[in-house]
Amino acid sequence: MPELPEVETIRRSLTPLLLGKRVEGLEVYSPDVLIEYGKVTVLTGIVFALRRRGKYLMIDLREDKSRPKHLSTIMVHFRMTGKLLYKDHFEEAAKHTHVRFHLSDPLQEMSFLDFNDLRRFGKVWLLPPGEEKLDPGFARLGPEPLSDEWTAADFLAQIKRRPRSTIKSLLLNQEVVAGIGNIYCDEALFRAGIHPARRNQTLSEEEVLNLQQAVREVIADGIGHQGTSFSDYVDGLGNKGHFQLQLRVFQQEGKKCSVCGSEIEKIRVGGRGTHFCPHCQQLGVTFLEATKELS
DNA sequence: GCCAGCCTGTTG
DNA sequence: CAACAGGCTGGC
Repeated sequence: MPELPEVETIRRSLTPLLLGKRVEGLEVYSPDVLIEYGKVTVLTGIVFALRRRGKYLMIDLREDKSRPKHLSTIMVHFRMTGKLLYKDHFEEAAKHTHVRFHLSDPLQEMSFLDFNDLRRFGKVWLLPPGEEKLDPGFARLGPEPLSDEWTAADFLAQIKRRPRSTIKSLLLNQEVVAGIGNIYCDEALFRAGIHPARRNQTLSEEEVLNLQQAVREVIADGIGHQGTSFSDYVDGLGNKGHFQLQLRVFQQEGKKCSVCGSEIEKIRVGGRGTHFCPHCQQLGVTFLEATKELS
């Protein structure tokens, strides 16, 4: 399930392979996976940049060097099981490959970029330049967690705006901060010592600031370890990440907490599987709230 | 604000 | 064979 660190790893792995290559066209095996906005009828052009925003990856195309006009953008969201795989020689499209881009290079034989997605939740968009926001999900994205735009004041305001929702649901909301999924959410809450089912209004300012720092650290660590491959995530060359070795709570239920030795538990919060240490992450509801929950 | 549903392979 | 996995949308 590519989250921000996995998409960033895919971006970094594909960049040296794709820059300067010409996209000659595409084959679409599953039309429902491809979304076209605006007038991108003929998709050709030279790759000049790969960008990431939240969990979205963008591949920017321009015309040739003599005509440096930005032509269009290929945008991808991997959702649960999406993969973008580079092939330096022809091979039959694998099962669950929904879109294949044909790439050419004057010094090399034909190569391919396959969008493969077992569960078909992912999407590929063909967009005019600068029109990522045509996708409503992209348009609503909050700040990048590692950027200066995600300020303490901004995070505190978002917390205040949703007093009764749980902190877990808030962190997973892409409008609050972009790119966090279930893995890094649970890991950040553990590092901050905050129970995932805590109501936002019960968090102190200090806890909120600690949590923001924990999110930044866990996202940066995830990128540093080339993402998490506990099931089927791989980068653009099929390489696995290593962050699964650093996980403290995610999918660690029944194991001992690395800090206190208690057994890690798995519960459901907001309909999502949620992992935490019952000793390091206490609910700590106020008396007032506890009475409300009982009535 | 919650959660079913999308989809398919894996697990119990 | 049903339950489960998780990101996001949309219907309540």
